[in-house]
Amino acid sequence: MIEELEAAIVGGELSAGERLPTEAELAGTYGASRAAVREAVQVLKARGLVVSRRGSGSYVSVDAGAKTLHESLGRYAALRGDGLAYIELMDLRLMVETFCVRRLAAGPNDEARTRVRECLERMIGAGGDLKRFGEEDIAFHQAIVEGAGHGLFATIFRGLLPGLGRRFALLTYTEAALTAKTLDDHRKIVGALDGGDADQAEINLRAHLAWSRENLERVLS
Amino acid sequence: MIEELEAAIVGGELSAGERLPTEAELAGTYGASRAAVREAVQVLKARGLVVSRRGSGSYVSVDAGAKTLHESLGRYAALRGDGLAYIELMDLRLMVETFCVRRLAAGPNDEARTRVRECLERMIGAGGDLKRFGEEDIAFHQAIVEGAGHGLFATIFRGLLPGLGRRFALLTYTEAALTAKTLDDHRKIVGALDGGDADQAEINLRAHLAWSRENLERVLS
DNA sequence: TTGTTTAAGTTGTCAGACAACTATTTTTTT
DNA sequence: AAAAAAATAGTTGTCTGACAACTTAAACAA
Repeated sequence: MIEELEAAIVGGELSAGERLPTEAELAGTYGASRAAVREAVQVLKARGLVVSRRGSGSYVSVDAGAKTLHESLGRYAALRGDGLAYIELMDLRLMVETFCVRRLAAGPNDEARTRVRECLERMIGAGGDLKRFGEEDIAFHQAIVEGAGHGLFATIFRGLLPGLGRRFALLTYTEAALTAKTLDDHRKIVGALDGGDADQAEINLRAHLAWSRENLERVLS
Repeated sequence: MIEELEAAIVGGELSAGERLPTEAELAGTYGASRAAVREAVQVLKARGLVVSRRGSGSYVSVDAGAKTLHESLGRYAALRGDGLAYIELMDLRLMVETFCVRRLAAGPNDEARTRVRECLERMIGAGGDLKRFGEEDIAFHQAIVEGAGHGLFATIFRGLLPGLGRRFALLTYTEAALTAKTLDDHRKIVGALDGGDADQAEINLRAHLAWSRENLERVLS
């Protein structure tokens, strides 16, 4: 039953936002009890394919699937249990970001580059407020990824954020020297972006994240 | 209830393989009916955190989480609906594989390199059997990824396989010239691997996948 | 000791009922 | 006639009780 319903959704037979048959109807269709139908629908909800509204019905999710993808990425490190998992997530982040910064530097999207620059300015404006500084730091990196216009990588990055950002932002910004270097690194990245130099943008971002990764490894060891 | 149980699992309070309380006990603990408990457990099963055995009980999954990660990757393209999603998955694949081939070439794992070589030999042995050739082609790439010893990337790659491999293997091997080039590309990759030349291995693999990506774009347009 | 049977325990499923809420239709009021 | 209110039917969320299918461990027999 689960597979049939999923196939109908994935195959486009039931399009986004459309209402599913009622639980009673599904029970009749599949010759099962309502309890069994509910458990099946519960699985589809857990997979991010369906949302239910009490009193109204169950509907095909509009952003079907994306939710579970980054939810499972977010769980990945915690489930693995070992610190190595965080390093691996950092590898993925580095790959995604370098790809996106290249595309952003080479592409025609001036608006997105402006958003990145604004994040940098807000970081400077944050001054000694470490919490805000950390948030703007994350926003800076996210602006790069979102600006590249790559749906999958944007989804992956959103899944990485809670696992990496929240977890280590506070650790890495406890010293003033670290914030200074972070700002400097970001300035260099923006410089390369403004110049449209994809190679240099990648080099600068890679160096920044490699340094960030070293901090991470140091903390974990 | 779902969050409490998930927290207990993710937090290590319930370790892998351990048995959960029975549904009746959980119902008592949370003051809910057995039906409600079952729906909650169903969600945990869908998230890959729990497996149930009829007559025995429900247990914390041993490979908790990995399943849902590559399941959601597998669904990604189909849910997006547009052909662009496949291109994006190909981007991810290229990143993962180039990373892994570098690590495999530079690392000490002779055993893994031998497995890759064996895959190449089986491809040669497949001769005109296009189905077997395609399977061995996938096995070749998987051997590279698995050999790199990167848990996250291996998981991601396993999620990519059904979406990309099965979908396009048949299309790209219909002509003899394509199989010849594929074999030649793979030979070059193995050569670089044997020589321990990470740079060259990456270049060769990147060229191979870029060509493969062009075929994909040609098919999709 | 070894194999079989029995018993208790657990998940999977069903049926029926009611509460909480939504959406529509009907009625009442202005 | 228009707007507000109330009644009505429909749907999901939850509870209760029961039974089937299966597992596990204990009791028993050879």
